[in-house]
Amino acid sequence: MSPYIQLFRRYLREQGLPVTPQREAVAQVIFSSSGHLSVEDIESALRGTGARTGKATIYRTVEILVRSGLVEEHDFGEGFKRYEHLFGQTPVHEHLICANCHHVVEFQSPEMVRGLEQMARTHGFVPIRHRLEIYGLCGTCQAQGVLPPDEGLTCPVELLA
Amino acid sequence: MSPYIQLFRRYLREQGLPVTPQREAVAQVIFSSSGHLSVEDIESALRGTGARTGKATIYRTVEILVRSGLVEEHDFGEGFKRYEHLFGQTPVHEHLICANCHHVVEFQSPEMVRGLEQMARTHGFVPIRHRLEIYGLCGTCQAQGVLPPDEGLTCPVELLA
DNA sequence: GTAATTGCAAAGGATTTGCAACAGT
DNA sequence: ACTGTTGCAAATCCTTTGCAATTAC
Repeated sequence: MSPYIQLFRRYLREQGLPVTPQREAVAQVIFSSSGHLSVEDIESALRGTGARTGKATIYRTVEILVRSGLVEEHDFGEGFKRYEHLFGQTPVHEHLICANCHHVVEFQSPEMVRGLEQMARTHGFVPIRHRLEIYGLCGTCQAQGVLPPDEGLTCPVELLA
Repeated sequence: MSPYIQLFRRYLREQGLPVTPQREAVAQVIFSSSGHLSVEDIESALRGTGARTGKATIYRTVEILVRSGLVEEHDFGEGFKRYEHLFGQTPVHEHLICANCHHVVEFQSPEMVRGLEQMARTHGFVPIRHRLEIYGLCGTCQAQGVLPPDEGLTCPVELLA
């Protein structure tokens, strides 16, 4: 059992919210995984442990976890969200996603983060958060001969504008 | 009427697809707007012109427009997609989005793009596309006293890990 | 003419919400 | 005790799909 559950309990108390077994179970699943879990992933992991937690409760709990700052929500364009805990890794990190097999690699780039925060300020914005995702073909898919998608019009727009 | 419709017609012919008034109408709406349109935006714009185009046709047409490379699809995390034509602007550009009023500012950063493509290759990926969005508070919202969202736990994770 | 598109309505998938029963504090 | 949570099912929202009528080529 992850020691980080303590942090979640503390957050709940700070907010005056009840600490329930369902909330702890959902947090437990996310804290114990090193990946990016969908609500469905969380649900089946919970079923595996014998706990029966309603899907609605999972949705309500991940919302709290995200607000607490312990978990990050991602949308990799698959039509649903994924959740990742922020322990044992750089709090700020970016994602490299295989467009074919959806394998995810994380990396950090402080210079890039500095650059984009500067860019925000240049335009009068106060930066809050960002989303930096690179989609490409991972080594494995390249080796299997998967090709990048079609490029569209044969003649680039620039030449005709 | 936008002259860029020609490009779309050409793409359709190249692909052996029929050029229909509905497809031209949808393209027309997107090509005539400088913003980021949702399917609902497109639908109401079409209603305004008297044309009655089914929502399904709009979805089917934007899909083709995206494939053609004339239009880009965006997901700003609002729960639905937005579409933007790529004329009269740098084909590759990033978005700065107000977390409060959803105002969007576009900017380009060739250095950053170079940097992230390099980053992909460093990890064995062949870069295909990326998504770089900065969320923050725009000048107007700052002036109205809107504050950034709560930060979660009072004590940062790093100090307890 | 033939094959593809259109429009409508139904289906689909993820997420949310209403509400009665129940559990934390 | 009081307030907030849980779980279920119904509802919602965006998007996709089946199919008969229609249109482009």
